[in-house]
Amino acid sequence: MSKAARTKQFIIEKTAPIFNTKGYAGTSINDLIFATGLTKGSIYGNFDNKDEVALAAFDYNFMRVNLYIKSQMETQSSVIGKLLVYPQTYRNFLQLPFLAAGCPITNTSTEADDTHPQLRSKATAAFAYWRKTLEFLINKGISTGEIKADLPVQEFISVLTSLIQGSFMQTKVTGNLNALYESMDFLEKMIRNLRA
Amino acid sequence: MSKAARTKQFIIEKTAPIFNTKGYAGTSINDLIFATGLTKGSIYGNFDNKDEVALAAFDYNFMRVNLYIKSQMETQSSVIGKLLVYPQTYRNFLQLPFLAAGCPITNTSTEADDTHPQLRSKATAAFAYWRKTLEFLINKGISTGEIKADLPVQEFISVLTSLIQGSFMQTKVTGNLNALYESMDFLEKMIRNLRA
DNA sequence: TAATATTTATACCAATTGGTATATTTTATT
DNA sequence: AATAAAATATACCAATTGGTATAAATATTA
Repeated sequence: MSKAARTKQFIIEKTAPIFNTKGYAGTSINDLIFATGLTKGSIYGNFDNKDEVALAAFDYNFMRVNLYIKSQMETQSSVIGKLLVYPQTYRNFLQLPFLAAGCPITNTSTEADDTHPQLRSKATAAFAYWRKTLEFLINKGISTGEIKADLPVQEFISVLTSLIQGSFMQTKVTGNLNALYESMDFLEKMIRNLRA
Repeated sequence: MSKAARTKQFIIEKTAPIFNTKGYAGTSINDLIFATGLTKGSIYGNFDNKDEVALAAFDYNFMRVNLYIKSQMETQSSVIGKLLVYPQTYRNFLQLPFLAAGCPITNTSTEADDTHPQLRSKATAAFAYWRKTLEFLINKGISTGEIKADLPVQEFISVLTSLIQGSFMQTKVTGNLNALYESMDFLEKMIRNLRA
């Protein structure tokens, strides 16, 4: 790994939380300078422009959430156990540094309107990946007989996602965790109810 | 109504959709000038600064959603009928000009971080009002025997809200309405299931 | 150690931001 | 029609935005 590659990685890691907190448009070059301790010249020596840093930071943020969920799922053998990782993860989101400022997909998609099409399409792709992962998992559970065969898979995925994203937002508005806990309680009951 | 009061109202009505679309920080004075067709002098003659326009616009946006839901509820006599107004309203949000750009509370709360405390507290208050309305309605249904007495009211409100907010966001990321329809289908079933 | 790659420091750029000032013209109100 | 209120046009302000240029200093790699 060359010096340049290391610095590039360093910039991404240091700025990714800022982008997720302040938004991708709301983060200025000066924020990047402050977060990294580097100079403008060094940042522009490693990235063409601010947008490239933002896009790389989004990828990094999304990857971290994904890796965490994947690793937690590996501790579970049953499909229902793996699905329960979602409510259990988001329930404790404040303890997870890459989620504390909010889900990167959620944050990006609410912000990235038509002013930032590249970022928007990244969020769309990440979201499609999220749904595919769930679909694959549930279908596996159905084929092995663990999960009810008559489950409306797409509706279930939509509801699960709405519960996570919506409750996340509620914690942000109210400043307390009640709605998150209540929504995750409900989601856990739903998941346990999937058993054939 | 004086000329000044009329212009003030005109500015609010014309700029409220812009604030809801581009965000309260992302809307510039030039956007306000363009949206109203007025000049900077006229806007600053009626408002002290941009923040005051933003706050008034939020109030206006929230009021419009509220008035619409209230008027739809008046066409329903049963509590369950009134509750069904929520999914039915959000299902067709694209046809409702004040909702097409997204729910003002959702949009504001995701954006208004610590950089805009006044707007944030407006969103918090609006959200508390939203929950209170639901709580009052459901408790009324319980006391008249229309709704199951053992319903966990707070959890139900959290889930209903998550489903609306979360599915809204999904439509924004994916660009299609599937997740919204599926989540609202589910919510309608939940509401019909409340019957004692 | 020498050649190369990377970072720094400093200065600069044009465009945009929110906001102010003021004289003049246009509207309302009485 | 006269007075007062409101809106316009124009110019200006300091601060911040993203971005560029470059010479000098510092690391890294062969």
